[in-house]
Amino acid sequence: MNTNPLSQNQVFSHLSEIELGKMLASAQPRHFRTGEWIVHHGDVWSNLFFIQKGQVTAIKESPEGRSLTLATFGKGEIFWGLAFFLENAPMPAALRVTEECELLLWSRETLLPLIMENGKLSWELSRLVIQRVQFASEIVEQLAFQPLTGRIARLLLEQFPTDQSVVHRHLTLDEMASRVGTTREIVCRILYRFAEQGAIQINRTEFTFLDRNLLEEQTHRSQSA
Amino acid sequence: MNTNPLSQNQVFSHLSEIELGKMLASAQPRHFRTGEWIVHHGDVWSNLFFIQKGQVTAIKESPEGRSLTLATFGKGEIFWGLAFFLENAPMPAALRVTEECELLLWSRETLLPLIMENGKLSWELSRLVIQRVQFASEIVEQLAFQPLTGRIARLLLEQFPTDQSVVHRHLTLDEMASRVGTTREIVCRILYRFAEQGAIQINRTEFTFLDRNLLEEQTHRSQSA
DNA sequence: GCGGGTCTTTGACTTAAGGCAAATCCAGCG
DNA sequence: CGCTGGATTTGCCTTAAGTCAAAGACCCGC
Repeated sequence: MNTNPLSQNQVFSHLSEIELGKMLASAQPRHFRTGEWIVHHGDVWSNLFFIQKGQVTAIKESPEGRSLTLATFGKGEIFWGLAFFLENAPMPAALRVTEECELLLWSRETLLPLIMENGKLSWELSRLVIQRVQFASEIVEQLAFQPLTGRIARLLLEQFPTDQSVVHRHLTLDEMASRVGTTREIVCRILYRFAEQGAIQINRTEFTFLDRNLLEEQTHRSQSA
Repeated sequence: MNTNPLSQNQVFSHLSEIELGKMLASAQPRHFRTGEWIVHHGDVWSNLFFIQKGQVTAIKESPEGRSLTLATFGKGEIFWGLAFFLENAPMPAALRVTEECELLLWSRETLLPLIMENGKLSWELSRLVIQRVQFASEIVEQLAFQPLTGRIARLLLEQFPTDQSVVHRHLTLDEMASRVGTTREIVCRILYRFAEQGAIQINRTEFTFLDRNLLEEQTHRSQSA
């Protein structure tokens, strides 16, 4: 009973039990069902939250209805609206609940005083933000330099980090497409191209990984090569 | 003589004259010539710097030699190596001096204590980082959703925010290409397509803007439209 | 005024990616 | 069982983007 759930995140890891208790007490618990939107693209939203349970996905959407899945956050992770830091800054992406969630949420007004008087806390927050920058940077790199083939190969390797070679396709083509920024048809075709090359076998519901190295190679190949 | 140059940046704006003086005293002045690299892509670099004079450009490079210009920073702005925040984090982009520079530079070891004991300073730094995130987010959005035509139209509007319609082409095709993530040939063709549409006139050294609205339109058009 | 180097422009061609529509498959359900 | 709705797969076609090579145009220094 003396382990505060917040302590599992690096940002809070240096706070004392007492401070953690205060943090916890000042948080608003929030519940969301799968599929709900926590906040939409473009909204000004100045909260910061901690995920106690469940999963949240950050999605960018174009006015024309294409979407790009940027990241998913799970238990123990922290996220925020940009307006938490920068008044009037709109959300660069929407947040959608992809697994029923329990959140702990703080408004800017509640949390700011605590941060202000605690250089360490503030610093850890900076570090977390920088990690997200690092992540964003990879996305830029891939969009700019890697052809779709490489991005999809990478997605396969990441999403199915498996020992057994036969795995259930837990992502639909649309979901995969959104993660690499294209359409379901293209994903489907590229998957079958991998199959022709002998990297995987495909059926409607399963993948069989035959040669992960072939996929690795694809991720190193770049645009003009 | 009582205006410290550092005070022009938001991050330092709340420090007292005395604190500013300390900051200034602990900084290493550095000089760079145009074309020099401050740091290369992938290096672990844990400094933070303030630009007193000149211009620095952040460039991402693919192993195959393509490059993407992300941002340029000028007088009064601050930038850093990721390792300033996160030990061992490599530079996500290279920094190249595009205009002879005078920098004030702090190592992580020098600056960290000052930040740690000053929640406000740390907080302002977070805010700055978040601004950069916002910027990065736009880049992602454009790469993911906007066709080249739109990105180039936007570049024209931003780079030549002019009253007079005739302007000198101060960017080479290669430079423009790097900013939108393509090749010089493609940029050239798209420029001439704009010319055909009557948005601009082109000659080897100048652009004449005839109809900026036509360019605006391009920036709203998106991938699948 | 000439020659080399850099930058721009253009043509011909290739490849990647996307759009649309139809066919197919499968799970769940009455 | 057969139907329905969502997901997958495939064919056919269009467009965007990129590559390679060559031809001009311009600047600079000698």
